[in-house]
Amino acid sequence: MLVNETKPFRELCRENGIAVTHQRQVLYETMKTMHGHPSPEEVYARVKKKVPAISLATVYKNIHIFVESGVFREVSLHHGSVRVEMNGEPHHHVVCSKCRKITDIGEKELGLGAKRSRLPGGFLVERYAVDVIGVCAKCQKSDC
Amino acid sequence: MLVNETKPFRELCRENGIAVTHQRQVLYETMKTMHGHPSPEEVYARVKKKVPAISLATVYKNIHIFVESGVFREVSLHHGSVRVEMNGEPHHHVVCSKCRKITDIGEKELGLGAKRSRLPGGFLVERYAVDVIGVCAKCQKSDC
DNA sequence: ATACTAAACGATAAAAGTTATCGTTCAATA
DNA sequence: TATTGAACGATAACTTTTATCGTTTAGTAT
Repeated sequence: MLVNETKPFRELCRENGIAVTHQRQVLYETMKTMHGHPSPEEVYARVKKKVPAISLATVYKNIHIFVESGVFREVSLHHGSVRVEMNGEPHHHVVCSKCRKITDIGEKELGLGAKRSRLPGGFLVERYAVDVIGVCAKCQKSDC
Repeated sequence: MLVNETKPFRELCRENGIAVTHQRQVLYETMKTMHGHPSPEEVYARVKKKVPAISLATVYKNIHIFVESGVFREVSLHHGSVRVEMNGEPHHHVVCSKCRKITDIGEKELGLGAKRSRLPGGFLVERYAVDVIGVCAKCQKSDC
């Protein structure tokens, strides 16, 4: 679940058992005004205008807390490091949101619907890459 | 060494205008035996068994060359750094394989087919995250 | 309101991943 | 076989992220 726009910040914090600090609140409100997929550095630069003494570490720590709390979502659950695909067959990925394990699922096995070859704006489609995100059997058991 | 074994790789190199070096060939053949989504470090560890003097830099450089040549594919075209999603609406991503720009596309606008709530193996699906990969209008023009 | 404690903070060192530099070696070609 | 640009190895540098640690602050219990 993503941000409930109407929910006050204090409530969000109480629900997630985190303290309402000045830095955290300004960070949250700053992030809500941003668009796209900003990096921690970009968020840091923006929030520094309002709280000049804030530390980059605080930005990182709070972004993680927000993501863990479900206040914000990560753009991608894939590895941060460069990874190469060894499976030559057309396939997609199954990603566990708990343990972050990524496994392959065949294009056919996934059975996705119709695809487009063009998108509005003149984007020429080469392929679709689907992540099926959820909880793997192991993590359902171990409640990790 | 046998001529037959080296022939396909030699062809691959000639097609892409790169030299057939011992390191490159062993790297390629090692990678072809691997599964999943190995990191450069993992590839390095494996190839070192056959060419102990190989450098990690060589592994990185050649992985890039292989990816550029289309010999191998990157698992994800997303940012290497942590990114947070500012769009609260259900949406997917349109990714240009040339300039790597990532833009949002609404769930509805993408119009994807039926989704599953369970996968074989007991995986519990939360959501689908789709990357529509291709070439953006700008890169089609500028031939970048 | 005050004191106490755990959480959060800022500064910064360290770690992890990747890229750049540079002198040496080697593959392609002529 | 000689030449030359590409590729190599070693390693420094850089980027991104995490860990450490002393200080400050929010939540709460008095």
